Amino acid sequence: MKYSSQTRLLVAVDCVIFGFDGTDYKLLLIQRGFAPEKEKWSLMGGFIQPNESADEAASRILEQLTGLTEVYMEQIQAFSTPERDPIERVIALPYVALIDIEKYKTQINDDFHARWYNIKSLPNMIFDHKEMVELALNKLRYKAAFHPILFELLPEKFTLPQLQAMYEGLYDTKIDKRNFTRKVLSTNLLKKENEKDKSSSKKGAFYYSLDEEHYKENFTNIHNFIPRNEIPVGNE
Amino acid sequence: MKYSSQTRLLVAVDCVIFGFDGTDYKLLLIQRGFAPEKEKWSLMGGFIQPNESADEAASRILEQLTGLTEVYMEQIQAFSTPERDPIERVIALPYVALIDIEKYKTQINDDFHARWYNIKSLPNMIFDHKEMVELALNKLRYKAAFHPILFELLPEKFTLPQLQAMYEGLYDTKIDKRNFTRKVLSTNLLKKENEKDKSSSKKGAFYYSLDEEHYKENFTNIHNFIPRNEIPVGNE
DNA sequence: TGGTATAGTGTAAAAAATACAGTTAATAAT
DNA sequence: ATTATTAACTGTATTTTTTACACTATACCA
Repeated sequence: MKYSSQTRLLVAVDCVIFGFDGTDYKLLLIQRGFAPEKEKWSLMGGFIQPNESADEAASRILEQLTGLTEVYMEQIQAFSTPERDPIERVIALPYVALIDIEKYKTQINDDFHARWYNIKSLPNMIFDHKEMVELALNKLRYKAAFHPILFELLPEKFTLPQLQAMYEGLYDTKIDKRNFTRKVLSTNLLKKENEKDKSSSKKGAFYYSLDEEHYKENFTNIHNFIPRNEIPVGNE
Repeated sequence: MKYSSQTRLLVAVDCVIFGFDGTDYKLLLIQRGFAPEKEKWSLMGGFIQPNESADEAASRILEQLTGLTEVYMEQIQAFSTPERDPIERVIALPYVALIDIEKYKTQINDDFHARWYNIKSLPNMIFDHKEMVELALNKLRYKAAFHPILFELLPEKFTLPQLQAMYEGLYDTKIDKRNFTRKVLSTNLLKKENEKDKSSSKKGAFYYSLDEEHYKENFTNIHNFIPRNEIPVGNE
């Protein structure tokens, strides 16, 4: 028994993969290996296979490219206009992923000719991939203002100046150090380590790490990481 | 030229249609007319047709059932586990819709044996429709705390007590009248009318209406309609 | 005319957010 | 050894926002 009279469609997931290099946000793009728009830049994507869910497909595709698993990913809105892919109709389910750019370096898969692009100077991209990136960025900016998702981009140990730079990078703004520190520490998500990171100053900055227990419990809580007037007008 | 080797899948939209009757939130369900689970309760849904986007499909399906167009609708997360529909694999794109329950009454399509169910006592539903409803409710609770979406459920003219009842219903809580009024009016989204609604008290309550200009401009702004501790831990 | 039921209104206290600048620590240079 | 340098670190006063809380006003009805 089947829904026999109905039209079936291709369904793909596309991964909007962001990384942060300490100063700037980067987007991981690949060079499309086949026509149309061969060699133009594209999000890493792939069709959903018969035996997998969209989430599984997204993880699979992310792993193919980066070698990484257990990465923060979130589905964003489906793209479904009939003409979006000129070859054949494809419904796209985009996912945002945040990865620690350092971890990626060790596992890169060169088959795809991937490259990090600064989000401030993205190349032309195929189809509606640019829109997907905009949507993903918007969602990220909105969500990161209230939830500690950016912490996913950090290595195990990180400093408060690093964390602040991540927020400043995402919103392209300067944040007062004292106020930022106070807000972040008041969430109780962080544990102070005894060690210092000396790589960026003579004095050195203390390392912090996620207090895993509090982090998971309080992940969905509403925090306030950045000043109100920096939050983009968002709809998510 | 086609992506010939790939599997194509059915893609459906399902509409999670909420209404508010002045006291309670209701969900519009239909009795499924075909097997499996014939006559069990179901969200109104339908397959995406070759010539339409998911948004268009959702509008079409909503109109089929309710006769209503230009309704607030928003896509929520795709449901895609391979086994969710026992007949054949279907990717579902659920949409939340908010409709003015009074408007619906005049346009109801009886073909579908639709019924409003109080969200506090929902019947068993087919497949994963219950999960969709939970997700939709959660998203609604989260979003309505910051954005004036519930205003979509109101008739053209409404009173502050009515508006407050809508918020109290959604969060199942009591809100202080003075604080609520102050917050709502400070958004500048409302215009006070000279007329009163006498239907619910002897004194009568003044009507308000949306200040359309401010409403559209400020829709995406972040407001604060309900007390912090009533906002459900949400992730959207 | 008094009773009744809901609408409407203000203020003080607490909490949160903001604006703002000098001190500290470690290293490097002299 | 002293000094210079650079980024990390820290506190307070002010403003704004949020909360808690209770009495008066209005219109109808008996």
